[in-house]
Order: sequence, then structure tokens, then C-alpha cells
Amino acid sequence: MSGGERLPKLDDVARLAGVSTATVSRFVNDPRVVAAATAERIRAAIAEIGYIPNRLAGGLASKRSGLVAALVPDLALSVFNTTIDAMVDELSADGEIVMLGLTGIDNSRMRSLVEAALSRRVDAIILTGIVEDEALRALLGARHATVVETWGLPDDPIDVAIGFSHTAVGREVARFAHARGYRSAHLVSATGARATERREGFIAEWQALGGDAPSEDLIEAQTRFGHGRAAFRAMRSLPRKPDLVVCSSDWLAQGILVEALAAGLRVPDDLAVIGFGNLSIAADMRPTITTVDIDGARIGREAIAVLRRREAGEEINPRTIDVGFRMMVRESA
Amino acid sequence: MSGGERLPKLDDVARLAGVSTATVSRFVNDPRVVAAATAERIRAAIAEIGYIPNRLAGGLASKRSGLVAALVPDLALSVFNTTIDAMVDELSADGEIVMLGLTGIDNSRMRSLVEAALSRRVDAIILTGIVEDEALRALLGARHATVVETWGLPDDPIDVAIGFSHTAVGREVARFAHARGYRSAHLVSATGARATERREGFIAEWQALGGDAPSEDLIEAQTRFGHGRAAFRAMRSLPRKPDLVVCSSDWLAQGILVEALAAGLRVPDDLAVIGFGNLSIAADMRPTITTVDIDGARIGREAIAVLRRREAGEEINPRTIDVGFRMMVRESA
DNA sequence: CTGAAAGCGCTTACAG
DNA sequence: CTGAAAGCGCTTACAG
Repeated sequence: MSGGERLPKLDDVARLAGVSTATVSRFVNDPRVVAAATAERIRAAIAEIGYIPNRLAGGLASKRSGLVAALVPDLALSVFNTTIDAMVDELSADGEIVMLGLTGIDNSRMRSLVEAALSRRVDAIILTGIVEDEALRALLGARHATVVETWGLPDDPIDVAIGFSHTAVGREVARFAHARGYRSAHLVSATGARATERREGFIAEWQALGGDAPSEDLIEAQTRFGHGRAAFRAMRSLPRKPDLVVCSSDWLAQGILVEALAAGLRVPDDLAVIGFGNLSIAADMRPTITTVDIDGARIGREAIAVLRRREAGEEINPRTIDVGFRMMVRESA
Repeated sequence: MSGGERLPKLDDVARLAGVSTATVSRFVNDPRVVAAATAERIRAAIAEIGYIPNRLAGGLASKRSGLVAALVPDLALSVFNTTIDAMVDELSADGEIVMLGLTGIDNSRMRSLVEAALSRRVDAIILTGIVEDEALRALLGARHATVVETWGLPDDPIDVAIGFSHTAVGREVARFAHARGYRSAHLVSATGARATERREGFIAEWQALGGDAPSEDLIEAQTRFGHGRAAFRAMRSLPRKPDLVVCSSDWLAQGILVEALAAGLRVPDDLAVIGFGNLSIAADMRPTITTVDIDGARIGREAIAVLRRREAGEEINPRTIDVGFRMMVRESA
């Protein structure tokens, strides 16, 4: 707002402090490299005129924008929020800032957001999910930015990947459920790439253990509580009554739980429920929800750590980091 | 990643297309201002060498960064997510991008994030909540960026404010509850500025209607489902048993609801519950949650609309936009 | 509709 | 530890 008068610039500080712009620039970027007395004069000058560096100019000259782009499908997919939170925490310590792009649940805005990020010469692009599109892979691979694919574990990452095997999660859930004695499984799953891998992992292992092919309910949209409720009703009209529902998110699990309880079912005796993500609601629901925990914050921290190592000129090897997952066995299954 | 080879720049495109850099620049910013034949040659040249404009340089020269900063307390406060989603939607249509800053639940990082945003010469800063700190107000007011305070309605906005009166919400909830016949109210409320205004509005109106001073439970942290459960237990040990709990968030309401049902209470007959925010869970819970709806997406859209009008040189008047709120009467009260 | 050229506000190799 | 000066890659008033 307001306006008119010129914003103070480096040159103004330099003149006031009686030094060259080079010295002020050095001070701004690392106060320790200038003599103590000089530093004090510069500090006073900056305070006096309220100088705030122009990082656009700085980035242009130094080729380091101090910008990191985080591209996630959707803010409502709260499973990623811990990752973003952790990244922002790590970054804001250094005055860096996160450019947030929402690619859409179908990733339709991915391309234009990648271009928007690249055009700002971001130091790094952190993506949720792995990139399949060849043109996009080429675009990302040809640039100077560090590219971190997260929440997945591709065989051939564009640059670096930090995540876990969704297939392994599905298999582990199947082993757990089978060991618990459940025999008639129903899957309620989103149709996204990651949920699909977990689903396929579950089915493969479940059948390998001698289980019958599970009935399924695929949800095209972002999975929410309400979908869980609808899925419950659909499931109840199935000829074969499942004794276990495996959900691709805790939201779904919560919706099913609420609906099952309202229908007078006992959980897990009449119907067991397993979620995914270990959102805070999983521990807070009654009954508590058995689910799979992913250390999303660690993914965020590791992503920034990779960036720091790259900046320090270190070689990143291996280029893939598996953060694993944990079954959180609670009351619902 | 990768690296070494120089990124193509405007000059490379110009040479390849046989025009001046000025013409390429014009094309990039608005293809219609150059002759059709010229446009075609430039388009081909850009595609051939994979040119992506350097917006750092562009922003430096034009003094428009195409960057909008959104500063919110915390991603987990999902009540703001619809606002951010709407903003990102409006913005990404133009290749603009949102810089996300998380100020922390106590706003402790607000100052450094404002500086980080200003140093990138953002076109606008959109804040959740109103800014009280005088130094920060001065800093924001003296700059060229459009400043939009949201989710509140200050008497004297720094620049523009879009929100609603939290006090009015509290009063409206009190009138509703009193009309419904509830007489013994218990408040479970976060300690933030906005929740406090609602709480005070409720108490003032409630007592004006002849109600007894409500018992209270103040929650220092970010309110979550789990806090609702704890609050329920605390409430049950009170000498006077409330017939109504008014919560400062739907999360809290949900936690109390789950705990109340688990304790065998009938809702709303034994205990009524009112939330705030109208998150999707409010409609999805069993029983559904009576709450207050805020059109968060509209706040986001209006914020960007203000920005567009400012860019078009329009005068913004009035400087305060009240988006109001709605009681969502459902089953829980 | 297009071009030549100055300028946006920094950083940094080079020299001292 | 500090300075003079070139350069980062665009935009835009001015002129034609």
C-alpha cells in the first residue's frame, strides 16, 4: 500500500555508513566477515533507514534465490501437512521461505507450477509423489534446482527421493490382518497412484496367504470422512459381509467407524477397521484406530537436509532414502 | 540437479527468432502485442531452446514480482485451508504463486516472515488475523505491497481487511443457545485473539439475556480433537453440570461429542454441543454438529480480487469487507 | 509493431 | 578487511 517514496537500497546504507556497497552486501549475507567497528556502523545505518534487502536483485546476481518450492496435491490431504510443517520450520530458521503450489488432486496444475517455480529460479523443488510424465522429468532434470520426490520410492528418481514403499505397506497390512484372524476383507481406497500401490500390495499378499479376493470400493475423489460413511452403506449391501475394512486413509476409517457404531456394530468384533496415515484423529477416536504411521516430519527434514548437503557441494548418495513405516496397532483392528 | 550448461535466456530467443529482446519480452508478457508472424517465430524459438523466463530478473526490472505471500499460523488450523486453496486457485490461473509462511500458533515468526516476504518484493501480503504490533504495522504500511488482513475486522486496517466480527459470532451463538432453552453453558476455548473475541461476545450476550456466568476451560495450544476429549473429562468433574458446551472449533466439538457418546450421554438431550468453523467433519459426524459457517473460500477470493483492483489502479473503498457468518443448525444443539 | 539502450539492486572475482 | 566495477537477465520509456 502507500507508496510514492523510493525504498532504501544497499547504496543508501553504504553512503550512510561510509563504506562501499560491497561491504554492506557482505555484512548482510554474513555479518562476521566485516570488521566489528564497520559492522556496527552498517547495523546502525540499516536500522536508521529501515533497509530491507531486495532478494530479487540478490538472487539474480548470486543465482541463489533462497526459495524452495513445495508442490502438494491439496491442503486438505493433511497427511502431507506434517511434511510441509517440518520443511517450513527448517527453512524459516534461515529466512528462507516456501513457495506453495497446489497441483490439484489429479496433478493437473503440476506442469505450470513447475514452470512457475523454475522461473523464480528456486533452489529446490520438493514434490509429493513421484513424477511419471517424461516431459516433466526432462524439464526438472535439466535444471540446476535440487529436485526431491517424496512419499514414494521410485527406482529411478529424477534427482533424489525420500519416501517408503507403498506396496510394502499394503503387504504388511495384509500380513497383520491375516495374523489377526480376519478372513473377509473389504477395501475402500482412493484411486491415486500411491493408494493404488498399497491396494495392490495388500491384495497380492492377502491372496498369497490364502485369502479370498477382497471386495472393493474405489473412491475417485479426495477421500474424506463423508466418503467413509457412504462406503459403509455400500458395503452393508454387499452379499458377503466383510469382517475387516482396510481404508486408504484415516479419514475414511473414521467415517466408517462412526457409521458402524451408529449402526450398532461392535468394533472390532463385528467389524474391524484399519486406516492409513496415523493422523491425530487415529489416536483420538473412540475406539482408537489401527493404522500405519509415516514419519511425515522426517520426510520434510530429510528433504531440507539433502538440500543443505547439495549446497555444501556434497555428493548425494544413495539418491533414495527409505523412511519406512510402522503399524500402529490400536483398538479398531 | 545436473548443471554446468548455461540456461537459455531472452537474448538467445531473440537471436534465434531474429528480433530484439524487447520484442521477446513483450511477447512473453502478452503475446497479443506483437505481430502474428513475429509471435510465431518467437513461439518456435522458445519451444526449440526450452526457454523459461527468469522472473527474478523480470521482477527486478518491472517492480512486480508476481509473488503473493500468505501468512497463516499453522497448516493444521484447517479452518484457513479453504482460504488458501481459493487464493491459490485464483492466482495459479495467472502463473502467480503463493509464498507460504507459517507464523506459528503464537505468531512468533510473523516478523521474520514479513521481512522475508518484503525482501522478495511481493505484490501482496495476506495475513490471517489482524496485526496489533505497532512496529509491524508501520513496516507493512510503509511498503508498496497490498496488505490484506483476513478473518478479522479491525477498525483501522493497515490497508484492507476481509473478515467478520468474532464478537458478533459469539453474541449470535449466545442468542441461539438461549432461544434453544439451554441454561447452563460451559465454554471450551482456545486462547488466541479471535477465539477470545468470540468467547467474550458469547459471555456478554449470554449474561445480557439473564444467563449465569458460564464455566470455562481455556486451551493454550492449537485446539484438536484430543483436547476436546480432555475438556470433556474436566467438565464432568465440575460441581455444576452444563447442558451445553460451546467450543471454539469443530475439532473440539468433535472430541467432546465422541467422548460424550462413549460415556453414554445423549446428544443434544443430555448435553448439547456447538462448534465453530463448519469443517467437513461437522456435517459428517454422528450426530451432525451445530456450528458457525465462515465462507473461507470467499475470503480468499475477495483478497485476490482486492489485489487485482489495486493493480488496475482502482481505489479500494471501503477498506473493510464483512463476509459475515451463518449459524449451521444441525443435530448436536 | 519494433529496436537501442538505460536501468532495476544486488553479488563477487579481482586487486589491494 | 575493503573497494571499484562488471555483470546477473530482464523491462520499458523513447523514438521511429
